[in-house]
Amino acid sequence: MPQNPANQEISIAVIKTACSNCNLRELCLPYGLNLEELERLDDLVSTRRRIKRGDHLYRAGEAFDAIYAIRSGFFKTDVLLEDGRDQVTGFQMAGELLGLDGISTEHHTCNAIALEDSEICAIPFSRLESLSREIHTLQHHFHKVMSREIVRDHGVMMLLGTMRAEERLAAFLLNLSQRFTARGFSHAEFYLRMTRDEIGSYLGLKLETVSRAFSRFQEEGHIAVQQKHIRILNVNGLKALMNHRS
Amino acid sequence: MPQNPANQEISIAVIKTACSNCNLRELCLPYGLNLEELERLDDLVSTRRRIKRGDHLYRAGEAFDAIYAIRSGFFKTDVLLEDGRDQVTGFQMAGELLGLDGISTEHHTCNAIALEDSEICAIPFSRLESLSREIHTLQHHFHKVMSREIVRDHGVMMLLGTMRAEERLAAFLLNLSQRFTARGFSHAEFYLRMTRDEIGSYLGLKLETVSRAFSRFQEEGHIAVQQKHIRILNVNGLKALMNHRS
DNA sequence: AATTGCGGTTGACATGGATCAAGCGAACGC
DNA sequence: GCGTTCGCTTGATCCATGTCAACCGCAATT
Repeated sequence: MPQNPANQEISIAVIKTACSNCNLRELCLPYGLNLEELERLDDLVSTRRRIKRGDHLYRAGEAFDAIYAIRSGFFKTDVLLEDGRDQVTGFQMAGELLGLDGISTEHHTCNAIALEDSEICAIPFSRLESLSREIHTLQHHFHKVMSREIVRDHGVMMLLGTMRAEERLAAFLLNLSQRFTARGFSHAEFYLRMTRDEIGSYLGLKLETVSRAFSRFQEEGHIAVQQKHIRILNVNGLKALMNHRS
Repeated sequence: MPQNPANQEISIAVIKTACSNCNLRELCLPYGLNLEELERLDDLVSTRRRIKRGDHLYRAGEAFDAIYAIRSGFFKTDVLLEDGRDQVTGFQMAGELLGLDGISTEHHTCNAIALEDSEICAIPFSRLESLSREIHTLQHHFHKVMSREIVRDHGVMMLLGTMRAEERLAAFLLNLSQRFTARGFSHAEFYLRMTRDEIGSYLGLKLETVSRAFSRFQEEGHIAVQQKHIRILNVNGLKALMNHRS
Protein backbone atom coordinates (compact mmCIF):
# COMPACT_ATOMS: atom_id res chain seq x y z
CA MET A 1 0.00 0.00 0.00
CA PRO A 2 1.48 3.31 -1.06
CA GLN A 3 2.11 6.07 1.50
CA ASN A 4 -0.54 8.69 1.56
CA PRO A 5 1.29 11.94 0.85
CA ALA A 6 -1.16 13.88 3.00
CA ASN A 7 -0.46 11.64 5.96
CA GLN A 8 3.21 11.90 5.39
CA GLU A 9 2.98 15.64 5.53
CA ILE A 10 1.09 15.41 8.76
CA SER A 11 3.56 13.05 10.35
CA ILE A 12 6.42 15.37 9.44
CA ALA A 13 4.52 18.24 10.99
CA VAL A 14 4.07 16.22 14.17
CA ILE A 15 7.74 15.38 14.42
CA LYS A 16 8.81 18.92 13.68
CA THR A 17 7.48 20.38 16.89
CA ALA A 18 10.18 22.96 17.19
CA CYS A 19 10.04 26.67 17.81
CA SER A 20 10.70 27.48 14.17
CA ASN A 21 7.24 26.43 13.18
CA CYS A 22 5.38 27.27 16.36
CA ASN A 23 2.88 30.03 15.84
CA LEU A 24 3.50 31.35 19.31
CA ARG A 25 7.11 32.20 18.64
CA GLU A 26 6.46 35.92 18.57
CA LEU A 27 5.01 35.75 22.09
CA CYS A 28 7.53 33.32 23.45
CA LEU A 29 11.23 32.88 23.90
CA PRO A 30 12.19 32.87 20.17
CA TYR A 31 11.03 36.45 19.71
CA GLY A 32 13.39 38.38 17.46
CA LEU A 33 15.59 35.46 16.42
CA ASN A 34 16.55 34.94 12.79
CA LEU A 35 16.12 31.61 11.03
CA GLU A 36 19.54 30.23 11.80
CA GLU A 37 19.24 31.17 15.46
CA LEU A 38 15.78 29.70 15.60
CA GLU A 39 17.10 26.37 14.43
CA ARG A 40 19.71 26.36 17.13
CA LEU A 41 16.98 26.99 19.69
CA ASP A 42 15.03 24.10 18.17
CA ASP A 43 17.79 21.68 19.12
CA LEU A 44 17.43 22.76 22.69
CA VAL A 45 13.66 22.67 22.99
CA SER A 46 13.27 19.06 22.01
CA THR A 47 11.10 17.70 24.78
CA ARG A 48 7.44 18.32 24.69
CA ARG A 49 5.07 17.04 27.30
CA ARG A 50 1.34 16.81 27.75
CA ILE A 51 -0.03 17.73 31.13
CA LYS A 52 -3.57 16.71 31.93
CA ARG A 53 -5.97 19.07 33.62
CA GLY A 54 -5.31 19.01 37.34
CA ASP A 55 -1.81 17.58 37.05
CA HIS A 56 1.33 19.27 38.27
CA LEU A 57 3.99 20.42 35.85
CA TYR A 58 6.26 20.80 38.86
CA ARG A 59 5.94 21.10 42.61
CA ALA A 60 7.48 23.42 45.15
CA GLY A 61 10.70 21.92 46.45
CA GLU A 62 11.53 19.86 43.37
CA ALA A 63 14.93 20.35 41.81
CA PHE A 64 14.95 22.91 39.05
CA ASP A 65 16.63 22.18 35.77
CA ALA A 66 14.37 23.51 33.07
CA ILE A 67 11.98 26.29 32.35
CA TYR A 68 8.80 25.58 30.45
CA ALA A 69 7.07 27.31 27.60
CA ILE A 70 3.35 26.74 27.33
CA ARG A 71 2.54 25.47 23.87
CA SER A 72 -1.16 25.20 24.54
CA GLY A 73 -3.38 25.19 27.58
CA PHE A 74 -3.62 27.11 30.80
CA PHE A 75 -1.82 26.94 34.13
CA LYS A 76 -1.86 28.39 37.58
CA THR A 77 1.06 28.71 39.95
CA ASP A 78 0.59 28.73 43.69
CA VAL A 79 2.58 28.89 46.89
CA LEU A 80 1.75 27.06 50.09
CA LEU A 81 2.44 28.33 53.59
CA GLU A 82 3.22 25.83 56.36
CA ASP A 83 -0.03 26.64 58.10
CA GLY A 84 -2.04 25.54 55.09
CA ARG A 85 -2.83 28.89 53.59
CA ASP A 86 -2.06 29.12 49.94
CA GLN A 87 -2.00 31.81 47.34
CA VAL A 88 -2.30 31.64 43.59
CA THR A 89 0.61 33.72 42.31
CA GLY A 90 -0.33 33.71 38.65
CA PHE A 91 -2.24 32.31 35.71
CA GLN A 92 -0.25 31.48 32.60
CA MET A 93 -1.38 30.91 29.05
CA ALA A 94 0.12 29.80 25.74
CA GLY A 95 3.43 31.42 24.89
CA GLU A 96 4.25 32.29 28.49
CA LEU A 97 7.13 30.83 30.50
CA LEU A 98 6.90 28.87 33.71
CA GLY A 99 9.58 28.07 36.24
CA LEU A 100 11.62 31.26 36.37
CA ASP A 101 11.26 31.27 40.15
CA GLY A 102 13.38 28.11 40.34
CA ILE A 103 16.57 29.65 38.99
CA SER A 104 17.28 31.44 42.23
CA THR A 105 17.59 28.46 44.56
CA GLU A 106 17.76 25.69 41.97
CA HIS A 107 14.54 24.40 43.42
CA HIS A 108 11.06 25.34 42.40
CA THR A 109 9.41 27.61 44.91
CA CYS A 110 5.85 27.15 43.76
CA ASN A 111 3.53 24.59 42.22
CA ALA A 112 2.50 24.77 38.59
CA ILE A 113 -0.81 23.08 37.87
CA ALA A 114 -2.62 22.69 34.55
CA LEU A 115 -6.13 24.15 34.57
CA GLU A 116 -6.91 22.40 31.30
CA ASP A 117 -5.18 19.72 29.24
CA SER A 118 -2.01 21.43 28.14
CA GLU A 119 1.20 20.97 26.26
CA ILE A 120 4.53 22.40 27.30
CA CYS A 121 8.03 22.60 25.86
CA ALA A 122 10.80 21.94 28.35
CA ILE A 123 13.87 24.13 27.97
CA PRO A 124 16.87 22.79 29.87
CA PHE A 125 18.13 25.83 31.69
CA SER A 126 21.88 25.31 31.55
CA ARG A 127 21.64 24.76 27.81
CA LEU A 128 19.57 27.92 27.51
CA GLU A 129 22.31 29.78 29.34
CA SER A 130 24.95 28.34 27.00
CA LEU A 131 23.00 29.27 23.93
CA SER A 132 22.24 32.74 25.17
CA ARG A 133 25.96 33.28 25.66
CA GLU A 134 26.23 32.77 21.93
CA ILE A 135 23.07 34.43 20.70
CA HIS A 136 22.89 38.00 21.92
CA THR A 137 19.28 38.44 20.84
CA LEU A 138 18.21 35.39 22.78
CA GLN A 139 20.07 36.54 25.86
CA HIS A 140 18.53 39.97 25.73
CA HIS A 141 15.03 38.70 25.13
CA PHE A 142 15.32 36.25 27.98
CA HIS A 143 16.33 39.09 30.28
CA LYS A 144 13.34 41.05 29.10
CA VAL A 145 11.05 38.15 29.85
CA MET A 146 12.39 37.85 33.40
CA SER A 147 12.10 41.57 33.89
CA ARG A 148 8.56 41.53 32.56
CA GLU A 149 7.72 38.99 35.21
CA ILE A 150 9.02 41.35 37.87
CA VAL A 151 6.96 44.21 36.47
CA ARG A 152 3.89 41.99 36.33
CA ASP A 153 4.40 41.07 39.97
CA HIS A 154 4.62 44.73 40.91
CA GLY A 155 1.29 45.19 39.19
CA VAL A 156 -0.21 42.46 41.34
CA MET A 157 1.29 44.03 44.46
CA MET A 158 -0.35 47.29 43.47
CA LEU A 159 -3.62 45.53 42.99
CA LEU A 160 -3.44 43.68 46.31
CA GLY A 161 -2.11 46.65 48.21
CA THR A 162 -4.27 49.52 47.06
CA MET A 163 -7.35 48.32 45.21
CA ARG A 164 -10.71 47.30 46.52
CA ALA A 165 -12.55 44.17 45.50
CA GLU A 166 -14.33 45.44 42.39
CA GLU A 167 -11.27 47.27 41.14
CA ARG A 168 -9.23 44.10 41.49
CA LEU A 169 -11.70 42.03 39.57
CA ALA A 170 -12.04 44.64 36.83
CA ALA A 171 -8.26 44.78 36.49
CA PHE A 172 -8.15 41.00 36.36
CA LEU A 173 -10.74 40.75 33.59
CA LEU A 174 -9.11 43.47 31.54
CA ASN A 175 -5.75 41.77 31.88
CA LEU A 176 -7.15 38.43 30.74
CA SER A 177 -8.95 40.08 27.86
CA GLN A 178 -5.79 41.79 26.73
CA ARG A 179 -3.80 38.57 26.86
CA PHE A 180 -6.44 36.64 24.93
CA THR A 181 -6.43 39.38 22.32
CA ALA A 182 -2.66 39.09 21.94
CA ARG A 183 -3.23 35.41 21.12
CA GLY A 184 -5.79 36.12 18.46
CA PHE A 185 -8.87 35.32 20.51
CA SER A 186 -11.83 37.56 21.11
CA HIS A 187 -11.14 40.32 23.59
CA ALA A 188 -14.77 40.39 24.57
CA GLU A 189 -15.73 36.80 25.09
CA PHE A 190 -13.88 33.99 26.80
CA TYR A 191 -14.07 31.09 29.18
CA LEU A 192 -12.43 31.35 32.54
CA ARG A 193 -10.28 28.33 33.18
CA MET A 194 -10.16 28.85 36.92
CA THR A 195 -12.72 28.66 39.71
CA ARG A 196 -14.01 31.59 41.76
CA ASP A 197 -11.91 30.31 44.60
CA GLU A 198 -8.74 30.47 42.50
CA ILE A 199 -9.58 33.94 41.25
CA GLY A 200 -10.19 34.95 44.85
CA SER A 201 -6.90 33.52 46.00
CA TYR A 202 -5.06 35.39 43.27
CA LEU A 203 -6.84 38.64 44.05
CA GLY A 204 -6.69 38.33 47.82
CA LEU A 205 -10.45 37.94 48.12
CA LYS A 206 -12.87 35.23 49.21
CA LEU A 207 -14.78 33.38 46.55
CA GLU A 208 -18.06 34.86 47.73
CA THR A 209 -16.70 38.34 47.19
CA VAL A 210 -15.60 37.42 43.68
CA SER A 211 -19.01 36.00 42.94
CA ARG A 212 -20.79 39.06 44.25
CA ALA A 213 -18.54 41.35 42.24
CA PHE A 214 -19.33 39.38 39.08
CA SER A 215 -23.03 39.71 39.80
CA ARG A 216 -22.69 43.41 40.42
CA PHE A 217 -20.78 43.91 37.14
CA GLN A 218 -23.57 42.08 35.38
CA GLU A 219 -26.32 44.13 37.03
CA GLU A 220 -24.51 47.27 35.95
CA GLY A 221 -24.22 46.04 32.38
CA HIS A 222 -20.43 45.83 32.23
CA ILE A 223 -20.31 42.12 31.55
CA ALA A 224 -22.50 39.09 30.97
CA VAL A 225 -21.44 36.18 33.09
CA GLN A 226 -22.71 32.66 33.21
CA GLN A 227 -20.52 30.43 35.29
CA LYS A 228 -17.16 30.47 33.53
CA HIS A 229 -18.39 32.10 30.37
CA ILE A 230 -17.64 35.82 30.29
CA ARG A 231 -18.67 38.45 27.80
CA ILE A 232 -17.34 41.95 28.25
CA LEU A 233 -20.05 44.39 27.23
CA ASN A 234 -18.46 47.64 28.28
CA VAL A 235 -14.68 47.76 28.41
CA ASN A 236 -14.64 51.43 29.32
CA GLY A 237 -17.01 50.79 32.16
CA LEU A 238 -14.57 48.26 33.57
CA LYS A 239 -11.65 50.59 33.04
CA ALA A 240 -13.50 53.33 34.89
CA LEU A 241 -14.26 50.94 37.74
CA MET A 242 -10.62 50.02 37.90
CA ASN A 243 -9.28 53.37 38.88
CA HIS A 244 -12.19 55.03 40.47
CA ARG A 245 -10.85 56.19 43.76
CA SER A 246 -12.99 55.00 46.63
CA MET B 1 56.61 69.11 52.65
CA PRO B 2 56.86 65.37 52.11
CA GLN B 3 53.77 63.35 51.19
CA ASN B 4 52.24 61.64 54.13
CA PRO B 5 52.30 57.93 53.27
CA ALA B 6 49.15 57.31 55.26
CA ASN B 7 47.28 59.93 53.22
CA GLN B 8 48.63 58.47 50.05
CA GLU B 9 47.28 55.10 51.02
CA ILE B 10 43.91 56.62 51.70
CA SER B 11 43.82 58.42 48.39
CA ILE B 12 44.60 55.18 46.58
CA ALA B 13 41.81 53.49 48.47
CA VAL B 14 39.41 56.23 47.44
CA ILE B 15 40.30 55.93 43.78
CA LYS B 16 40.06 52.16 43.80
CA THR B 17 36.30 51.99 44.29
CA ALA B 18 35.82 48.83 42.33
CA CYS B 19 34.00 45.61 43.14
CA SER B 20 37.23 43.79 43.86
CA ASN B 21 37.70 45.62 47.10
CA CYS B 22 34.09 46.18 48.03
CA ASN B 23 33.13 44.31 51.15
CA LEU B 24 29.65 43.74 49.82
CA ARG B 25 30.80 41.66 46.92
CA GLU B 26 29.55 38.43 48.42
CA LEU B 27 26.03 39.87 48.65
CA CYS B 28 26.12 41.63 45.32
CA LEU B 29 26.69 40.96 41.65
CA PRO B 30 30.34 39.78 41.94
CA TYR B 31 29.36 36.75 43.99
CA GLY B 32 31.37 33.70 42.96
CA LEU B 33 33.74 35.44 40.55
CA ASN B 34 37.47 34.75 40.65
CA LEU B 35 40.04 37.52 40.81
CA GLU B 36 40.55 37.89 37.10
CA GLU B 37 36.82 37.99 36.47
CA LEU B 38 36.35 40.48 39.27
CA GLU B 39 38.78 42.84 37.60
CA ARG B 40 36.88 42.65 34.37
CA LEU B 41 33.73 43.55 36.26
CA ASP B 42 35.58 46.46 37.82
CA ASP B 43 36.09 48.03 34.40
CA LEU B 44 32.39 48.00 33.91
CA VAL B 45 31.30 49.33 37.28
CA SER B 46 33.24 52.54 37.08
CA THR B 47 30.61 55.13 37.88
CA ARG B 48 29.67 55.70 41.43
CA ARG B 49 27.12 58.26 42.51
CA ARG B 50 25.94 59.75 45.76
CA ILE B 51 22.22 60.14 46.21
CA LYS B 52 21.03 62.39 48.98
CA ARG B 53 18.19 61.37 51.24
CA GLY B 54 14.91 62.08 49.49
CA ASP B 55 16.41 62.26 46.00
CA HIS B 56 15.46 60.00 43.14
CA LEU B 57 17.94 57.53 41.69
CA TYR B 58 15.56 57.17 38.77
CA ARG B 59 11.95 57.89 37.99
CA ALA B 60 9.21 55.86 36.34
CA GLY B 61 9.22 56.56 32.62
CA GLU B 62 12.89 57.44 32.30
CA ALA B 63 14.94 55.55 29.76
CA PHE B 64 16.69 52.53 31.20
CA ASP B 65 20.33 51.90 30.48
CA ALA B 66 21.88 50.74 33.70
CA ILE B 67 21.13 48.77 36.79
CA TYR B 68 22.38 49.99 40.14
CA ALA B 69 24.08 48.26 43.03
CA ILE B 70 23.65 49.91 46.40
CA ARG B 71 27.06 50.50 47.93
CA SER B 72 25.68 52.09 51.06
CA GLY B 73 22.39 53.52 52.17
CA PHE B 74 18.76 52.59 51.87
CA PHE B 75 16.16 52.96 49.13
CA LYS B 76 12.51 52.46 48.45
CA THR B 77 10.88 51.80 45.10
CA ASP B 78 7.33 52.83 44.40
CA VAL B 79 4.78 52.80 41.63
CA LEU B 80 2.20 55.50 40.98
CA LEU B 81 -1.27 54.94 39.55
CA GLU B 82 -2.83 57.65 37.39
CA ASP B 83 -5.41 58.35 40.06
CA GLY B 84 -2.76 59.29 42.57
CA ARG B 85 -2.61 56.11 44.57
CA ASP B 86 0.86 54.79 45.03
CA GLN B 87 2.41 51.67 46.41
CA VAL B 88 5.85 51.02 47.78
CA THR B 89 7.04 47.89 45.98
CA GLY B 90 10.20 47.33 47.96
CA PHE B 91 12.91 48.53 50.31
CA GLN B 92 16.48 47.94 49.24
CA MET B 93 19.69 47.97 51.23
CA ALA B 94 23.42 47.73 50.59
CA GLY B 95 24.45 44.99 48.19
CA GLU B 96 21.04 44.79 46.53
CA LEU B 97 20.30 45.69 42.93
CA LEU B 98 17.91 48.34 41.68
CA GLY B 99 16.44 48.83 38.24
CA LEU B 100 15.78 45.28 37.07
CA ASP B 101 12.22 46.29 36.25
CA GLY B 102 13.52 48.57 33.50
CA ILE B 103 14.99 45.82 31.32
CA SER B 104 11.59 44.72 30.12
CA THR B 105 10.45 47.91 28.41
CA GLU B 106 13.75 49.78 28.36
CA HIS B 107 12.10 52.33 30.59
CA HIS B 108 11.96 52.34 34.33
CA THR B 109 8.56 51.36 35.62
CA CYS B 110 8.94 52.63 39.15
CA ASN B 111 10.64 55.35 41.16
CA ALA B 112 13.71 54.65 43.26
CA ILE B 113 14.15 57.07 46.13
CA ALA B 114 16.91 57.23 48.73
CA LEU B 115 15.66 57.00 52.31
CA GLU B 116 19.05 58.07 53.61
CA ASP B 117 22.17 59.50 52.02
CA SER B 118 23.36 56.68 49.83
CA GLU B 119 25.98 55.64 47.35
CA ILE B 120 25.31 53.51 44.30
CA CYS B 121 27.36 51.89 41.57
CA ALA B 122 25.92 52.20 38.09
CA ILE B 123 26.26 49.13 35.90
CA PRO B 124 25.62 49.85 32.21
CA PHE B 125 23.27 47.10 31.23
CA SER B 126 24.41 46.36 27.70
CA ARG B 127 27.97 46.04 28.93
CA LEU B 128 26.79 43.73 31.69
CA GLU B 129 25.14 41.58 29.04
CA SER B 130 28.34 41.50 26.99
CA LEU B 131 30.45 40.55 29.95
CA SER B 132 28.02 37.90 31.10
CA ARG B 133 28.24 36.33 27.64
CA GLU B 134 31.90 35.84 28.43
CA ILE B 135 31.79 35.01 32.11
CA HIS B 136 29.50 32.08 32.74
CA THR B 137 29.53 32.57 36.51
CA LEU B 138 28.47 36.18 36.17
CA GLN B 139 25.69 35.26 33.79
CA HIS B 140 24.38 32.56 36.06
CA HIS B 141 24.54 34.69 39.15
CA PHE B 142 22.76 37.53 37.44
CA HIS B 143 19.97 35.14 36.47
CA LYS B 144 19.77 34.01 40.06
CA VAL B 145 19.46 37.58 41.27
CA MET B 146 16.60 38.28 38.87
CA SER B 147 14.91 35.07 39.87
CA ARG B 148 15.34 35.90 43.53
CA GLU B 149 13.53 39.14 42.88
CA ILE B 150 10.61 37.19 41.42
CA VAL B 151 10.53 34.88 44.42
CA ARG B 152 10.66 37.85 46.77
CA ASP B 153 7.72 39.41 44.96
CA HIS B 154 5.75 36.19 45.33
CA GLY B 155 6.43 36.42 49.04
CA VAL B 156 4.97 39.90 49.11
CA MET B 157 1.95 38.74 47.15
CA MET B 158 1.46 36.01 49.74
CA LEU B 159 1.71 38.56 52.48
CA LEU B 160 -0.72 40.98 50.86
CA GLY B 161 -3.10 38.29 49.74
CA THR B 162 -3.43 36.06 52.77
CA MET B 163 -2.04 37.68 55.90
CA ARG B 164 -3.70 39.99 58.37
CA ALA B 165 -2.18 43.19 59.65
CA GLU B 166 -0.11 41.85 62.53
CA GLU B 167 1.16 38.90 60.52
CA ARG B 168 2.28 41.25 57.78
CA LEU B 169 4.16 43.49 60.16
CA ALA B 170 5.78 40.55 61.93
CA ALA B 171 6.91 39.15 58.58
CA PHE B 172 8.24 42.56 57.63
CA LEU B 173 10.28 42.95 60.80
CA LEU B 174 11.70 39.45 60.57
CA ASN B 175 12.67 40.04 56.97
CA LEU B 176 14.46 43.28 57.81
CA SER B 177 16.18 41.65 60.76
CA GLN B 178 17.40 38.81 58.58
CA ARG B 179 18.74 41.17 55.94
CA PHE B 180 20.53 43.32 58.51
CA THR B 181 22.07 40.18 59.96
CA ALA B 182 23.37 39.16 56.53
CA ARG B 183 25.15 42.52 56.43
CA GLY B 184 26.79 42.05 59.77
CA PHE B 185 24.48 44.24 61.80
CA SER B 186 22.54 43.28 64.86
CA HIS B 187 19.56 41.11 64.14
CA ALA B 188 17.81 42.41 67.20
CA GLU B 189 18.24 46.15 67.07
CA PHE B 190 17.98 48.53 64.15
CA TYR B 191 16.64 51.82 62.92
CA LEU B 192 13.84 51.86 60.44
CA ARG B 193 14.66 54.11 57.55
CA MET B 194 11.07 54.49 56.43
CA THR B 195 7.99 56.14 57.88
CA ARG B 196 4.90 54.34 59.13
CA ASP B 197 3.16 55.52 56.01
CA GLU B 198 5.76 53.88 53.78
CA ILE B 199 5.62 50.65 55.76
CA GLY B 200 1.85 50.77 55.45
CA SER B 201 2.00 51.32 51.73
CA TYR B 202 4.34 48.38 51.31
CA LEU B 203 2.20 46.13 53.49
CA GLY B 204 -1.15 47.27 52.12
CA LEU B 205 -2.15 48.88 55.42
CA LYS B 206 -2.88 52.39 56.65
CA LEU B 207 -0.28 54.05 58.80
CA GLU B 208 -2.58 54.00 61.82
CA THR B 209 -2.86 50.25 61.56
CA VAL B 210 0.92 49.92 61.39
CA SER B 211 1.29 52.16 64.42
CA ARG B 212 -1.27 50.18 66.41
CA ALA B 213 0.37 46.89 65.48
CA PHE B 214 3.72 48.23 66.70
CA SER B 215 2.11 49.27 69.97
CA ARG B 216 0.47 45.90 70.37
CA PHE B 217 3.76 44.06 69.71
CA GLN B 218 5.33 46.20 72.38
CA GLU B 219 2.55 45.57 74.92
CA GLU B 220 2.96 41.86 74.32
CA GLY B 221 6.70 42.08 74.83
CA HIS B 222 7.76 41.04 71.35
CA ILE B 223 9.57 44.23 70.55
CA ALA B 224 10.57 47.56 72.03
CA VAL B 225 9.76 50.40 69.71
CA GLN B 226 10.48 54.07 70.04
CA GLN B 227 9.78 55.92 66.84
CA LYS B 228 12.15 54.42 64.29
CA HIS B 229 14.26 52.54 66.77
CA ILE B 230 13.33 48.86 66.99
CA ARG B 231 14.58 46.20 69.33
CA ILE B 232 13.35 42.67 68.80
CA LEU B 233 12.91 41.03 72.19
CA ASN B 234 11.29 37.78 71.17
CA VAL B 235 11.99 36.51 67.69
CA ASN B 236 10.00 33.34 68.22
CA GLY B 237 7.05 35.36 69.40
CA LEU B 238 7.09 37.24 66.12
CA LYS B 239 7.49 34.05 64.14
CA ALA B 240 4.52 32.56 65.92
CA LEU B 241 2.47 35.67 65.21
CA MET B 242 3.41 35.41 61.57
CA ASN B 243 1.75 32.16 60.83
CA HIS B 244 -0.90 31.93 63.42
CA ARG B 245 -4.01 31.24 61.42
CA SER B 246 -6.74 33.71 62.30
C1' DA C 1 12.88 79.75 74.31
C1' DA C 2 9.05 79.96 71.22
C1' DT C 3 7.22 78.38 66.72
C1' DT C 4 6.29 75.29 63.26
C1' DG C 5 5.82 71.02 61.02
C1' DC C 6 6.06 66.33 60.45
C1' DG C 7 5.74 61.80 62.00
C1' DG C 8 3.67 59.06 65.27
C1' DT C 9 0.07 57.55 68.65
C1' DT C 10 -4.47 56.82 70.22
C1' DG C 11 -9.55 56.92 70.37
C1' DA C 12 -14.31 56.68 68.35
C1' DC C 13 -16.80 55.23 64.76
C1' DA C 14 -17.84 53.44 59.88
C1' DT C 15 -17.60 49.98 56.46
C1' DG C 16 -15.94 46.59 53.04
C1' DG C 17 -15.22 42.23 52.83
C1' DA C 18 -15.08 37.86 55.63
C1' DT C 19 -17.74 34.41 57.62
C1' DC C 20 -21.57 31.44 58.17
C1' DA C 21 -25.33 29.36 56.11
C1' DA C 22 -28.74 27.90 52.76
C1' DG C 23 -29.95 26.67 48.33
C1' DC C 24 -29.31 25.92 43.26
C1' DG C 25 -27.80 24.09 38.81
C1' DA C 26 -24.46 21.73 35.89
C1' DA C 27 -21.44 17.88 35.41
C1' DC C 28 -20.32 13.28 36.46
C1' DG C 29 -20.39 8.50 38.05
C1' DC C 30 -23.18 4.60 38.67
C1' DG D 1 -32.17 8.21 34.81
C1' DC D 2 -30.83 9.58 39.37
C1' DG D 3 -28.23 10.80 43.07
C1' DT D 4 -24.00 13.00 44.38
C1' DT D 5 -20.70 16.36 44.16
C1' DC D 6 -18.74 20.60 43.13
C1' DG D 7 -18.79 25.20 41.91
C1' DC D 8 -21.52 29.13 42.20
C1' DT D 9 -24.90 32.49 44.04
C1' DT D 10 -27.19 35.00 47.52
C1' DG D 11 -28.56 36.52 52.18
C1' DA D 12 -27.56 37.77 57.11
C1' DT D 13 -24.33 38.98 60.30
C1' DC D 14 -19.66 40.04 62.15
C1' DC D 15 -15.23 42.00 62.59
C1' DA D 16 -10.64 43.76 61.08
C1' DT D 17 -9.14 47.52 59.26
C1' DG D 18 -10.12 52.04 57.31
C1' DT D 19 -11.47 56.72 58.33
C1' DC D 20 -11.69 60.86 60.87
C1' DA D 21 -10.01 63.49 64.48
C1' DA D 22 -7.37 65.02 68.39
C1' DC D 23 -3.15 65.25 70.43
C1' DC D 24 1.79 64.42 71.41
C1' DG D 25 6.76 65.03 70.89
C1' DC D 26 10.90 65.56 68.57
C1' DA D 27 13.70 68.34 65.57
C1' DA D 28 14.62 72.10 62.77
C1' DT D 29 14.27 77.16 62.47
C1' DT D 30 14.36 81.59 64.22
